[in-house]
Amino acid sequence: MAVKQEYLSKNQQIVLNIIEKAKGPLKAYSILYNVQKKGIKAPLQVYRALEKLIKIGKIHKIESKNAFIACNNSDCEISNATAFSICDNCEKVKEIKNLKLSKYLTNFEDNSGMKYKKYNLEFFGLCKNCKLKQ
Amino acid sequence: MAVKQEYLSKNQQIVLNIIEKAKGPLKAYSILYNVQKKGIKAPLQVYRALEKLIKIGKIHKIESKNAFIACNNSDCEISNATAFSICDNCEKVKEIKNLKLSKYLTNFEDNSGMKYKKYNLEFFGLCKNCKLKQ
DNA sequence: ATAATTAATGTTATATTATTACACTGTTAT
DNA sequence: ATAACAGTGTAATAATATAACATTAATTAT
Repeated sequence: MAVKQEYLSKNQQIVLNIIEKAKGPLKAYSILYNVQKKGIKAPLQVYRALEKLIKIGKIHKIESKNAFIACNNSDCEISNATAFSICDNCEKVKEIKNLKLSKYLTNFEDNSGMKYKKYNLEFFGLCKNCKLKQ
Repeated sequence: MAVKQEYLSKNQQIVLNIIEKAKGPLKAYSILYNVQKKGIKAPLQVYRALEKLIKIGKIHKIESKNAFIACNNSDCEISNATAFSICDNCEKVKEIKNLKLSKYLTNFEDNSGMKYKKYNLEFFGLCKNCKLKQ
């Protein structure tokens, strides 16, 4: 399987680095504050980098949180099939890697005659840790 | 099956009415502009109504669009299991009613030990109409 | 029936998230 | 070398959402 070679620009690399180092999803303005020492000064610089990184599948947006997380799944260069588990208590987010699930959803067809190119699934609940503490 | 009786307040009813009449999802501020003649003056009044309506399952939030749509599924009073199809071209949104899908996802467990209470799934593609036009 | 509790309201201000517009730079392809 | 494209920098502003506070209405418990 050929891996598409992607060149990252300076800003894109800076933004990717901080997202990859983070333990969880980061918000755009939190990224901004954290990269100001690296010369990125304006929201738009961050948003432009995010847009590109999403497009090439290096990161994903957690829609319910308006936050961005590094892709943890070598399969999704294309980023067209994403699933996450989100803890309602500690807010921990994990990308779900499950071949059965992704096959099921990728091949899903309903009666609308629409063939889907992309999906995003967000599961909510309590993670193992938080379940014990309750 | 007992149906939970839900009393809606004035503002909640106003907001629900406009969402139910709409052909597609509405944004919060578009709702606001449309209900100002009914006495709702501030964003917060809209957001509070939306919050309640979501909680009781009368409407859903389309996370990828920050927009709100009436529930089209008598099964989801609880609103804990939602799936939508979204056309990338005309932006039409439809709630997916598919018992197999909802069973599959409600019972889904990955290896994290997390049992999910809620999910939201958004599919993207071209609807029948837009596919023909391309 | 009334006190306590909970849910909803109204209003102002402000926080947070994201985009438009415009001028410019560097790289790639012909 | 020039057109096409992707990226940059900057300022301004649009769009989305919440905090804080004072008040009123509805529900529940005793």
